[in-house]
Amino acid sequence: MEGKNMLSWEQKTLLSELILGFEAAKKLHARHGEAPSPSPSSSSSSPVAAAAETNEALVKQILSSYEKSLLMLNWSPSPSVQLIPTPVAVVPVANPVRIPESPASINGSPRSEDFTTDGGGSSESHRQDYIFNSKKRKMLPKWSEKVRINPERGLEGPQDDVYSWRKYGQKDILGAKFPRSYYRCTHRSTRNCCATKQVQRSDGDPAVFEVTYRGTHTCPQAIAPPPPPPPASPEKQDTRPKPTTTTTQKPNELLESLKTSLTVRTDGLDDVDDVFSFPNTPPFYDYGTISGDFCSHVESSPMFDVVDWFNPTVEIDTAFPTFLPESIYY
DNA sequence: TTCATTTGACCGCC
DNA sequence: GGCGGTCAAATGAA
Repeated sequence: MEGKNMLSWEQKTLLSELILGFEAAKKLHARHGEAPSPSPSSSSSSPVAAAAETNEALVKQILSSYEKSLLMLNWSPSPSVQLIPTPVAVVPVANPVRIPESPASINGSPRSEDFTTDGGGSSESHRQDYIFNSKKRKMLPKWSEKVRINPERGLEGPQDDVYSWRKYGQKDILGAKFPRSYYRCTHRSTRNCCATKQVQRSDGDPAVFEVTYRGTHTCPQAIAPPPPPPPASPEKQDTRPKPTTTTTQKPNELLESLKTSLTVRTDGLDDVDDVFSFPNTPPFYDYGTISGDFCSHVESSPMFDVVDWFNPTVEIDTAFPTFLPESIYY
Protein backbone atom coordinates (compact mmCIF):
# COMPACT_ATOMS: atom_id res chain seq x y z
CA MET A 1 0.00 0.00 0.00
CA GLU A 2 2.37 2.65 1.01
CA GLY A 3 3.86 2.40 -2.35
CA LYS A 4 5.54 5.16 -4.18
CA ASN A 5 4.69 7.88 -1.78
CA MET A 6 6.28 6.15 1.04
CA LEU A 7 9.15 5.10 -0.96
CA SER A 8 9.82 8.58 -2.00
CA TRP A 9 9.54 9.80 1.50
CA GLU A 10 11.70 7.07 2.74
CA GLN A 11 14.32 7.85 0.21
CA LYS A 12 14.31 11.44 1.22
CA THR A 13 14.59 10.69 4.84
CA LEU A 14 17.13 8.08 4.16
CA LEU A 15 19.26 10.50 2.28
CA SER A 16 18.89 13.03 5.00
CA GLU A 17 19.84 10.60 7.68
CA LEU A 18 22.78 9.31 5.80
CA ILE A 19 24.04 12.79 5.24
CA LEU A 20 23.64 13.57 8.87
CA GLY A 21 25.48 10.53 9.87
CA PHE A 22 28.14 11.13 7.35
CA GLU A 23 28.76 14.63 8.54
CA ALA A 24 28.83 13.56 12.12
CA ALA A 25 31.28 10.90 11.20
CA LYS A 26 33.44 13.42 9.46
CA LYS A 27 33.47 15.63 12.49
CA LEU A 28 34.32 12.78 14.67
CA HIS A 29 37.04 11.76 12.37
CA ALA A 30 38.44 15.24 12.36
CA ARG A 31 38.41 15.31 16.10
CA HIS A 32 40.10 12.03 16.24
CA GLY A 33 42.85 13.48 14.16
CA GLU A 34 43.22 16.47 16.36
CA ALA A 35 43.49 14.81 19.66
CA PRO A 36 44.38 11.27 19.05
CA SER A 37 46.31 10.33 22.04
CA PRO A 38 44.44 10.08 25.27
CA SER A 39 45.91 12.38 27.70
CA PRO A 40 49.48 12.46 28.63
CA SER A 41 49.48 12.86 32.25
CA SER A 42 48.75 15.99 34.06
CA SER A 43 46.17 17.43 31.77
CA SER A 44 43.20 17.74 33.94
CA SER A 45 40.29 15.64 33.04
CA SER A 46 38.37 18.53 31.63
CA PRO A 47 39.42 18.74 28.04
CA VAL A 48 39.57 15.07 27.65
CA ALA A 49 36.30 14.52 29.27
CA ALA A 50 34.70 17.19 27.19
CA ALA A 51 36.09 15.70 24.07
CA ALA A 52 34.87 12.34 25.07
CA GLU A 53 31.44 13.68 25.63
CA THR A 54 31.33 15.37 22.32
CA ASN A 55 32.59 12.29 20.66
CA GLU A 56 29.96 10.26 22.28
CA ALA A 57 27.33 12.68 21.14
CA LEU A 58 28.62 12.45 17.65
CA VAL A 59 28.69 8.74 17.77
CA LYS A 60 25.17 8.72 18.99
CA GLN A 61 24.10 10.87 16.16
CA ILE A 62 25.90 8.71 13.71
CA LEU A 63 24.38 5.62 15.04
CA SER A 64 20.98 7.09 15.15
CA SER A 65 21.17 8.28 11.61
CA TYR A 66 22.51 5.09 10.27
CA GLU A 67 20.13 3.13 12.28
CA LYS A 68 17.15 4.86 10.82
CA SER A 69 18.53 4.58 7.40
CA LEU A 70 19.23 0.95 7.75
CA LEU A 71 15.89 0.25 9.11
CA MET A 72 14.35 2.00 6.24
CA LEU A 73 16.36 -0.01 3.90
CA ASN A 74 15.29 -3.06 5.62
CA TRP A 75 11.72 -2.21 5.10
CA SER A 76 12.10 -1.54 1.53
CA PRO A 77 10.59 -4.12 -0.65
CA SER A 78 13.78 -5.10 -2.19
CA PRO A 79 14.90 -8.32 -0.65
CA SER A 80 18.39 -7.56 -1.55
CA VAL A 81 18.61 -4.83 0.95
CA GLN A 82 18.17 -7.04 3.89
CA LEU A 83 20.46 -5.71 6.47
CA ILE A 84 19.49 -7.81 9.30
CA PRO A 85 21.02 -11.06 8.30
CA THR A 86 24.42 -9.67 8.45
CA PRO A 87 24.61 -8.87 12.08
CA VAL A 88 23.02 -12.06 12.96
CA ALA A 89 25.65 -13.89 11.14
CA VAL A 90 28.28 -12.30 13.19
CA VAL A 91 26.80 -13.49 16.33
CA PRO A 92 29.56 -15.10 18.19
CA VAL A 93 27.92 -18.24 19.09
CA ALA A 94 24.87 -18.65 17.14
CA ASN A 95 23.02 -21.70 18.04
CA PRO A 96 23.41 -24.06 15.26
CA VAL A 97 20.41 -25.68 16.62
CA ARG A 98 17.59 -23.51 15.72
CA ILE A 99 17.01 -19.92 16.40
CA PRO A 100 15.73 -18.90 13.10
CA GLU A 101 16.53 -15.40 14.03
CA SER A 102 15.90 -14.65 10.51
CA PRO A 103 15.28 -11.04 10.02
CA ALA A 104 12.33 -11.95 8.07
CA SER A 105 10.80 -13.45 11.07
CA ILE A 106 10.65 -10.09 12.59
CA ASN A 107 7.82 -9.18 10.47
CA GLY A 108 7.70 -12.22 8.42
CA SER A 109 4.77 -13.76 10.02
CA PRO A 110 1.92 -12.55 8.03
CA ARG A 111 -0.57 -13.31 10.57
CA SER A 112 0.93 -11.87 13.56
CA GLU A 113 -1.35 -9.06 13.92
CA ASP A 114 -2.39 -9.87 17.30
CA PHE A 115 -0.57 -7.74 19.49
CA THR A 116 -1.06 -6.08 22.52
CA THR A 117 1.95 -4.18 22.90
CA ASP A 118 1.85 -5.51 26.30
CA GLY A 119 1.61 -2.09 27.49
CA GLY A 120 -0.87 -0.43 25.55
CA GLY A 121 -1.13 -1.17 22.19
CA SER A 122 -3.65 0.59 20.62
CA SER A 123 -3.97 -0.16 17.46
CA GLU A 124 -3.67 1.64 14.40
CA SER A 125 -1.60 -1.00 13.09
CA HIS A 126 1.14 0.52 11.24
CA ARG A 127 3.63 -1.71 9.76
CA GLN A 128 6.04 -0.75 12.42
CA ASP A 129 3.63 -1.75 15.03
CA TYR A 130 3.60 -5.34 14.36
CA ILE A 131 7.22 -5.55 13.91
CA PHE A 132 7.73 -5.44 17.58
CA ASN A 133 4.39 -5.80 19.07
CA SER A 134 4.04 -9.45 19.40
CA LYS A 135 4.49 -10.81 22.80
CA LYS A 136 5.37 -14.09 21.37
CA ARG A 137 8.58 -15.52 20.28
CA LYS A 138 8.57 -15.08 16.60
CA MET A 139 8.78 -11.37 16.40
CA LEU A 140 11.78 -10.30 18.31
CA PRO A 141 15.12 -10.59 16.71
CA LYS A 142 17.23 -12.83 18.77
CA TRP A 143 20.66 -14.25 18.94
CA SER A 144 22.34 -16.48 21.35
CA GLU A 145 25.60 -16.68 23.09
CA LYS A 146 27.31 -19.19 25.20
CA VAL A 147 28.72 -18.29 28.50
CA ARG A 148 31.07 -20.44 30.36
CA ILE A 149 31.45 -20.41 34.06
CA ASN A 150 34.99 -20.44 35.15
CA PRO A 151 35.41 -22.03 38.53
CA GLU A 152 38.25 -19.74 39.29
CA ARG A 153 37.00 -16.41 38.23
CA GLY A 154 33.39 -17.11 38.10
CA LEU A 155 32.75 -16.04 34.61
CA GLU A 156 35.34 -15.96 31.99
CA GLY A 157 36.46 -12.74 30.53
CA PRO A 158 35.07 -9.32 31.06
CA GLN A 159 31.56 -8.92 32.00
CA ASP A 160 29.64 -7.22 29.38
CA ASP A 161 26.17 -7.32 30.68
CA VAL A 162 25.83 -3.99 32.30
CA TYR A 163 22.12 -3.96 32.01
CA SER A 164 19.71 -4.54 34.75
CA TRP A 165 17.72 -7.66 34.30
CA ARG A 166 14.76 -8.86 36.14
CA LYS A 167 13.71 -12.41 36.15
CA TYR A 168 10.14 -12.93 35.22
CA GLY A 169 9.90 -16.59 34.68
CA GLN A 170 11.46 -19.95 34.69
CA LYS A 171 10.39 -22.99 32.87
CA ASP A 172 11.37 -26.53 32.35
CA ILE A 173 12.16 -27.13 28.78
CA LEU A 174 11.42 -30.33 27.11
CA GLY A 175 14.55 -32.32 26.63
CA ALA A 176 16.61 -30.04 28.72
CA LYS A 177 17.98 -31.06 32.03
CA PHE A 178 17.91 -27.60 33.43
CA PRO A 179 15.14 -25.10 33.47
CA ARG A 180 15.28 -22.00 31.36
CA SER A 181 15.16 -18.65 33.02
CA TYR A 182 13.57 -15.63 31.49
CA TYR A 183 14.77 -12.14 32.13
CA ARG A 184 13.64 -8.79 30.98
CA CYS A 185 15.09 -5.37 31.31
CA THR A 186 14.38 -3.82 34.63
CA HIS A 187 13.32 -0.69 32.86
CA ARG A 188 10.71 -2.40 30.86
CA SER A 189 7.90 -0.60 32.52
CA THR A 190 9.55 2.68 33.12
CA ARG A 191 11.37 3.04 29.87
CA ASN A 192 9.50 0.68 27.68
CA CYS A 193 12.64 -1.23 27.22
CA CYS A 194 11.62 -4.56 25.86
CA ALA A 195 14.91 -6.32 25.81
CA THR A 196 14.74 -9.79 27.19
CA LYS A 197 17.04 -12.67 27.53
CA GLN A 198 16.82 -16.32 28.30
CA VAL A 199 19.40 -18.23 30.15
CA GLN A 200 19.64 -21.93 29.83
CA ARG A 201 22.21 -24.16 31.27
CA SER A 202 23.79 -26.47 28.83
CA ASP A 203 22.96 -30.07 29.17
CA GLY A 204 26.29 -31.25 28.06
CA ASP A 205 28.44 -28.87 29.98
CA PRO A 206 26.83 -27.50 33.10
CA ALA A 207 29.44 -24.84 33.17
CA VAL A 208 28.14 -23.44 29.96
CA PHE A 209 25.08 -21.31 29.76
CA GLU A 210 23.33 -20.43 26.63
CA VAL A 211 22.07 -16.93 26.72
CA THR A 212 19.57 -15.86 24.17
CA TYR A 213 18.85 -12.21 23.81
CA ARG A 214 15.77 -10.77 22.30
CA GLY A 215 15.12 -7.24 21.42
CA THR A 216 17.32 -4.34 22.10
CA HIS A 217 17.66 -2.08 25.02
CA THR A 218 15.97 1.19 24.53
CA CYS A 219 16.60 2.31 28.01
CA PRO A 220 19.33 4.80 28.78
CA GLN A 221 21.53 2.02 29.92
CA ALA A 222 22.00 1.17 26.36
CA ILE A 223 24.46 3.95 26.04
CA ALA A 224 24.74 5.70 29.25
CA PRO A 225 26.72 3.68 31.64
CA PRO A 226 25.14 2.81 34.85
CA PRO A 227 28.20 3.94 36.51
CA PRO A 228 28.59 4.61 40.08
CA PRO A 229 25.79 3.97 42.39
CA PRO A 230 23.01 6.24 41.42
CA PRO A 231 22.00 7.97 44.55
CA ALA A 232 18.38 8.32 43.84
CA SER A 233 17.71 5.72 41.28
CA PRO A 234 18.04 2.28 42.68
CA GLU A 235 18.17 0.65 39.37
CA LYS A 236 19.58 -2.30 41.03
CA GLN A 237 21.95 -3.81 38.70
CA ASP A 238 21.20 -6.85 40.60
CA THR A 239 21.42 -6.30 44.10
CA ARG A 240 22.35 -9.86 44.36
CA PRO A 241 25.40 -10.59 46.28
CA LYS A 242 28.11 -10.56 43.83
CA PRO A 243 28.67 -13.93 42.72
CA THR A 244 31.73 -15.44 43.54
CA THR A 245 30.23 -17.53 41.06
CA THR A 246 31.71 -20.84 40.99
CA THR A 247 30.41 -23.96 39.58
CA THR A 248 29.74 -25.07 43.04
CA GLN A 249 26.93 -22.70 43.27
CA LYS A 250 23.44 -23.77 42.86
CA PRO A 251 22.17 -23.56 39.35
CA ASN A 252 19.97 -20.72 40.21
CA GLU A 253 22.76 -18.76 41.62
CA LEU A 254 24.75 -19.36 38.59
CA LEU A 255 21.94 -18.13 36.53
CA GLU A 256 21.70 -15.12 38.67
CA SER A 257 25.27 -14.35 38.18
CA LEU A 258 24.78 -14.60 34.52
CA LYS A 259 22.45 -11.76 34.64
CA THR A 260 25.17 -9.48 35.54
CA SER A 261 28.14 -10.96 34.03
CA LEU A 262 28.29 -12.54 30.73
CA THR A 263 31.13 -13.68 28.71
CA VAL A 264 30.66 -14.80 25.28
CA ARG A 265 32.50 -17.78 24.19
CA THR A 266 32.82 -18.08 20.57
CA ASP A 267 32.38 -21.73 20.30
CA GLY A 268 32.61 -21.90 16.63
CA LEU A 269 35.27 -19.31 16.63
CA ASP A 270 37.27 -20.79 19.35
CA ASP A 271 40.29 -20.28 17.29
CA VAL A 272 40.28 -16.82 18.55
CA ASP A 273 41.68 -17.53 21.87
CA ASP A 274 40.48 -14.40 23.46
CA VAL A 275 37.02 -14.23 24.74
CA PHE A 276 34.68 -12.13 22.80
CA SER A 277 32.83 -9.66 24.83
CA PHE A 278 29.48 -9.09 23.39
CA PRO A 279 27.57 -5.97 24.05
CA ASN A 280 24.31 -6.68 25.47
CA THR A 281 22.49 -5.00 22.78
CA PRO A 282 21.77 -6.83 19.69
CA PRO A 283 22.71 -5.76 16.29
CA PHE A 284 21.11 -2.79 14.88
CA TYR A 285 17.94 -4.29 13.79
CA ASP A 286 16.18 -2.57 16.50
CA TYR A 287 12.56 -2.88 15.94
CA GLY A 288 12.09 -0.63 18.83
CA THR A 289 13.48 2.33 17.16
CA ILE A 290 11.18 1.86 14.34
CA SER A 291 8.15 2.02 16.33
CA GLY A 292 6.66 5.17 17.41
CA ASP A 293 5.63 4.30 20.84
CA PHE A 294 6.66 1.08 22.39
CA CYS A 295 10.24 0.29 22.79
CA SER A 296 11.03 3.13 20.65
CA HIS A 297 11.62 6.51 21.93
CA VAL A 298 15.19 5.80 22.13
CA GLU A 299 16.72 8.87 23.43
CA SER A 300 19.94 7.48 22.44
CA SER A 301 20.28 4.72 20.09
CA PRO A 302 21.48 1.55 21.62
CA MET A 303 22.74 0.43 18.36
CA PHE A 304 26.33 0.97 18.87
CA ASP A 305 26.92 -2.41 17.56
CA VAL A 306 26.25 -0.99 14.25
CA VAL A 307 29.50 0.70 14.46
CA ASP A 308 31.12 -2.57 14.60
CA TRP A 309 29.23 -3.81 11.71
CA PHE A 310 30.08 -1.02 9.49
CA ASN A 311 33.27 0.19 10.93
CA PRO A 312 35.17 -2.56 12.50
CA THR A 313 37.98 -0.18 12.96
CA VAL A 314 36.17 2.36 14.96
CA GLU A 315 37.21 2.52 18.50
CA ILE A 316 34.27 2.78 20.70
CA ASP A 317 35.54 1.40 23.87
CA THR A 318 35.61 4.63 25.71
CA ALA A 319 32.34 5.77 24.42
CA PHE A 320 30.57 2.63 25.31
CA PRO A 321 31.06 1.52 28.80
CA THR A 322 29.13 -1.51 27.93
CA PHE A 323 32.39 -3.20 27.54
CA LEU A 324 33.56 -2.37 30.94
CA PRO A 325 33.61 -5.10 33.40
CA GLU A 326 30.54 -4.78 35.36
CA SER A 327 32.37 -5.50 38.48
CA ILE A 328 33.54 -1.96 38.58
CA TYR A 329 30.06 -0.81 39.10
CA TYR A 330 29.66 -2.64 42.27
C1' DT B 1 8.11 0.04 51.91
C1' DT B 2 10.00 -1.20 47.75
C1' DC B 3 11.71 -4.26 44.60
C1' DA B 4 13.19 -8.84 42.95
C1' DT B 5 12.24 -13.68 42.69
C1' DT B 6 9.30 -17.67 42.58
C1' DT B 7 5.77 -20.26 40.67
C1' DG B 8 1.44 -21.66 38.79
C1' DA B 9 -1.61 -20.46 35.15
C1' DC B 10 -2.72 -18.56 30.83
C1' DC B 11 -2.02 -17.67 25.97
C1' DG B 12 -0.23 -18.10 21.35
C1' DC B 13 2.42 -20.55 18.01
C1' DC B 14 3.74 -24.70 15.73
C1' DG C 1 -2.56 -30.72 21.57
C1' DG C 2 2.00 -29.80 23.18
C1' DC C 3 5.40 -26.67 24.14
C1' DG C 4 7.43 -22.28 24.88
C1' DG C 5 6.91 -17.60 26.53
C1' DT C 6 4.66 -14.32 29.47
C1' DC C 7 1.72 -12.72 33.16
C1' DA C 8 0.64 -11.87 37.76
C1' DA C 9 -0.09 -13.02 42.59
C1' DA C 10 2.48 -14.55 46.49
C1' DT C 11 6.60 -14.46 48.95
C1' DG C 12 11.08 -12.99 50.48
C1' DA C 13 14.91 -9.84 51.06
C1' DA C 14 17.06 -5.37 51.72
